[in-house]
Amino acid sequence: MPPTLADVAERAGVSRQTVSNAINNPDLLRPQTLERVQAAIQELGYRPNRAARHLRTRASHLIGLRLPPAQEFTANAAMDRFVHALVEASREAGYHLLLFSGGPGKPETTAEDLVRGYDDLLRSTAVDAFIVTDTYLGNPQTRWLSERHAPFVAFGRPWEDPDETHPWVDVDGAAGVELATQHLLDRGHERIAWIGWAETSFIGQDRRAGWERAMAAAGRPTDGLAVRVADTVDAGREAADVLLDSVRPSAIVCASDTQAVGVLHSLAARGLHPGRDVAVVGFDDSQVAQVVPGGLTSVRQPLEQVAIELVRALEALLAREPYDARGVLLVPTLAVRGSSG
Amino acid sequence: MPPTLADVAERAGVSRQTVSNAINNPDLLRPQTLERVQAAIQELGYRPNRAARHLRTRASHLIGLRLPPAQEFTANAAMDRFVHALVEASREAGYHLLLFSGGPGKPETTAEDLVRGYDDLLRSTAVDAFIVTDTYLGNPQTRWLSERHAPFVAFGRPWEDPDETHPWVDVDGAAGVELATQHLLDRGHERIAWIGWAETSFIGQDRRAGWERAMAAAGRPTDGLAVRVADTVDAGREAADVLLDSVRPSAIVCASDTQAVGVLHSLAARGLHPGRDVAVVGFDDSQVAQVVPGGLTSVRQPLEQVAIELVRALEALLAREPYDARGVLLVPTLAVRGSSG
DNA sequence: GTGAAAGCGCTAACAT
DNA sequence: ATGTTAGCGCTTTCAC
Repeated sequence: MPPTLADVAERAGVSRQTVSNAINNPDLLRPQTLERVQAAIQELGYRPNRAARHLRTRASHLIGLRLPPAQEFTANAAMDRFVHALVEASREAGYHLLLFSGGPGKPETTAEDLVRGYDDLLRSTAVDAFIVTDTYLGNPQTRWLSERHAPFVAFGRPWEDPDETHPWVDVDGAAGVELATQHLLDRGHERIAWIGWAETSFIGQDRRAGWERAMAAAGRPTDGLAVRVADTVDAGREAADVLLDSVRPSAIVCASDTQAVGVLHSLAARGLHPGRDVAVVGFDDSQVAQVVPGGLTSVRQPLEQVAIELVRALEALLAREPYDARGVLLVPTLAVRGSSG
Repeated sequence: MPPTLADVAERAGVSRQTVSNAINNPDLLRPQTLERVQAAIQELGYRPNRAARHLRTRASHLIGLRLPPAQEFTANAAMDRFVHALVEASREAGYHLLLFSGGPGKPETTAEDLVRGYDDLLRSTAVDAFIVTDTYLGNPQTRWLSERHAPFVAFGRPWEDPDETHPWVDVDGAAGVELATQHLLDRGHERIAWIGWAETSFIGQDRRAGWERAMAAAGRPTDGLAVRVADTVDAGREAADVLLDSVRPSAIVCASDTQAVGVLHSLAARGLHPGRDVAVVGFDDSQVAQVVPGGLTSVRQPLEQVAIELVRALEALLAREPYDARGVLLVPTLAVRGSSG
């Protein structure tokens, strides 16, 4: 049974309140007393009981994070790195991460299932705030949380609803793809194709805009060079097949590593060599991009920085500090590997 | 501000304790009263305050999990799938996962750093128990927790110390590799090489034993066919180079997908075709194995089942139920892809 | 079957 | 600068 405030107080020869002050308002104590109390804390290995502190202060020092199901048969592995970065950033701010999942195990059925995890934690005052990760099209999480005045910050811009007033942190996908496209232009490529997602995807449109921007700046036409397909390996492969059989690009930029891997499949089937015959660039710097034979050049999101900014925003939010920067946009980098030369 | 027991009691026209009973001991109430209370709970959207309940019952319904740093430039991605499986399994048992990290950010320096996260959570009674994931050589976590009588279950056998009495769940790596080797034997391979880890790794030795077992059962010699190297892509590539230049195996089984990808590198550099010229099998069924062009045959750990068993053991432990099965050993499966024919 | 009283460990407000 | 009092929301005796 861990020691309590009373145990420390007795040992130090002071009252419980003085021990509490020694922890939360050390400047209130006379140095001599403070030292004595700290010695007692040290000797007993005392740590404040979190439940009691939580009950009293109404702060759990817990941040809720919904963990979306791990996607297999894709190269979308950003979550792993992100969660770890978040654990680190939270720890430095004195917070822990509380994980929960969406609906009843299987695929996210209704919007209610998706929101149930948030609702439970909110009503039971289990967490101080949430970090929301999927802000893409049709996701009701942010609006639902806003309506309920639940404290949260989002990884991802409020694409659908620019009037949303919650703090957010995002990565500038357009800038990342522009970087990738410029990299290919610099290497002498002229016909650079784009494989992206459906038009309804804001993130997909954003990333595509980077390609368009770089191509326009270089005075290169883009007609027939863009395809919109699903975010799967097979879709990427099929899209590459179509492009290679028609417009014959010398380089292909993709909205994701998953699609880029599909392109690698297509090249392999044709006996073409990535980087030598056709350059390929992906997005997310997944483990797959890092270790696939030859290496896949990819846009890397600064997830560690994203985590730090998210926690910073959260601290400001919970402290009700004026947080002027409503949104923070971070710039990705490019990890250059064999697939681009 | 969420409603409290008192609010529900007032609305239902009963006392607070009756509401508490309605939640925790429904059979104590007369059906009519119970119904009225439940209606009030429903109408108010009442959820017990977790901090208060925790303080009173000394049960946080939180499970602590240390998240080891995500390894980049490897194919070791089992953690992602495992954490998600654990969140699901915990949820069904009424628990949430609390994430923490090891030392002060950077590489795990001392053993004390590693243990500090556990210590903090334990002393502050933040979690009811831990799930420990790295039980490999030289890891002090389990012994430290045992000494402190901290409730925990381990994913991984107590290799070093078979006298350890904590519950554990593990995957039979030897059986998995045996499965893989048998699969290759069935396809007509005779010279099947092994690329594994250092002799000091219990897990590595276990997996290797599966290869030895299958080879012995088939009456195949193994001389010169085994290599011990680090768990990196480069080490796997170099080991494959050595093997292909010497004993010329027709198939290579690896202790990890990371090493197996290294083998793929070696084959690619030699213009050899995985599966046609040389068969390759990895371990972990990582995203890399799943999407790499051609596909990498790999041993797949039943992580969802592992998570379920871990939580089951934890429940028994916390309920002080007699949990006779000290350890549970689960059998992996083989995901067959192009690299093995 | 239901209600009254006590207390988990802590901190905020006040008194000294 | 330190001690006293009260109460956060819940469950656990123990009366009735």
